[in-house]
Amino acid sequence: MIEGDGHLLVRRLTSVAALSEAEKEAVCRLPVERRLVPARTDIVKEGERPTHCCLVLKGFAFRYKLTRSGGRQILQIHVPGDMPDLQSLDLPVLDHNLAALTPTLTGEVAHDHIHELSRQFPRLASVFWRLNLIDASVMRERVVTLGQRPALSRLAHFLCEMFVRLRSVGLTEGHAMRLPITQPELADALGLSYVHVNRMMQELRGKGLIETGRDTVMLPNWSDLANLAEFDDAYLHLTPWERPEPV
Amino acid sequence: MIEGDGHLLVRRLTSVAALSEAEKEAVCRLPVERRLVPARTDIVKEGERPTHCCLVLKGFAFRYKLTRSGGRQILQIHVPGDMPDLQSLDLPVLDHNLAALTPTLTGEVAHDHIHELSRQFPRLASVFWRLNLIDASVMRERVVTLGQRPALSRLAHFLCEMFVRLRSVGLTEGHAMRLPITQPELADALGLSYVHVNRMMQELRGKGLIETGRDTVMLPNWSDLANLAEFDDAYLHLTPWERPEPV
DNA sequence: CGACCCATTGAATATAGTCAACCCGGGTGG
DNA sequence: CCACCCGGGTTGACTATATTCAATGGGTCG
Repeated sequence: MIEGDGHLLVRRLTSVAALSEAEKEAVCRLPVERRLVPARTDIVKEGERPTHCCLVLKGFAFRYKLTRSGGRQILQIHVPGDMPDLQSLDLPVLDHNLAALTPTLTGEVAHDHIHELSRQFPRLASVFWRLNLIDASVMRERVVTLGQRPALSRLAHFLCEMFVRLRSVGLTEGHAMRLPITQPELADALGLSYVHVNRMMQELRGKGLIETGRDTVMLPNWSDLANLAEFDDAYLHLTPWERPEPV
Repeated sequence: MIEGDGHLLVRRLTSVAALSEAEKEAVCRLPVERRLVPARTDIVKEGERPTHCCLVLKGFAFRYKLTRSGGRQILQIHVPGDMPDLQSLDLPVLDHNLAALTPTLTGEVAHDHIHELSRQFPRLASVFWRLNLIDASVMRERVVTLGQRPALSRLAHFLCEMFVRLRSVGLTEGHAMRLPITQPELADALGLSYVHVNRMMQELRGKGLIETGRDTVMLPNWSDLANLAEFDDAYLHLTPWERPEPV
């Protein structure tokens, strides 16, 4: 059962599709098993065949793949409300790892329960599908970013994306967001060296496009930042009512 | 109705899941409208809401996104048997473009027909889902390639992937495959300049890892090439019986 | 034949990576 | 309480990888 936090999943689902009251209640009644995962700890690993999906309730998680030559590519940062391994419902064997970035409270939801829910509420099934497809869309945009954009734009784009995603689940305050990620981790997400990430951060700060604090980032000049990043949130497929005008 | 070529879709489907005879026949009876698309022509564009899915029957297609600064990122090359915009079934508005790479024979399949088929054969529905999820998996691997691998490995990885995918639908002959893609196009797929792609091709040729002809590529030394590329086909999620030993 | 696109080459340049330090703050153990 | 350690952020100098620019040759197609 998801109380309180349950609204977060509902919030995430309604950010991509409209739900009826009955559907919202059914989602909140979903049985979840809470688990507190320490920072920098794997939640599920490549090659495993999970029987549960992981719902992020509190904290940040991330998915990554390792290369033989010792590299690590961070595929996606996950925020509360996300279900990072939703795909395991229909693609049994995991092709990447999921880990906690910060100490993270997860809710494990049994595949069976989701299937049951989907049977009762076919429209919910399609919302879950939609989440999977949006994840794929985000990955495509990531490909564009890594393939076509220079370092500074990559960083800017990442920050824009995180801000919009966090805002869509109500986790921003004005221009500020909590983003507890280190520069080495950012480097693995952006396909850059951490030294270079450091320099790009300084450049963004120098241009007045970001202000950073301990674990927080402020975007005081959204339009210039979004412009530099060539950011357009269409690929996040948010419903219009969850896309407030840029602050 | 798909005759002849229809086997290609069946072939693709069985490459990722087992099908019953009834299911195979139902797939072959799917009504498709054939269309011949000239090379370098858009099939569906970003922002559109297609009512049909595109099945590649003959030739090669590709999906791409343009950036404001004039860049083009090719997301994926599609081979016969692929359904590049399958996602439009549940994510109505397209977030990227689909075009023909060569003159391409496509089969348009109405969304309604696929939905009907999925209703009659629920297991087929999950196979179509699986295709979507595999596409997402491929995109993740693309992120790893662009983020972590140097130019030479990127090219090698791309060639390995194309070879395995073509082989899984029976479109290779020994170590050879037809791959009608120009170096500028390769550059847009790999996030490199075409000049550099040219140099990397020469380097692969010099090492004896590839031999190129007009529109064809031979991989005479699979193990060294796969090693250089750090290629592991797990992310393609092929069923074991469709993964012949590397030649 | 001429236009155009692709493949190829060389030289100059730019972007990003590597190496090697240093500082700082938080946490640990004495 | 303090010394120490460790990891993250920062800096400078050097290197490497990849891009840009510019030019050439070969095919194909009107």
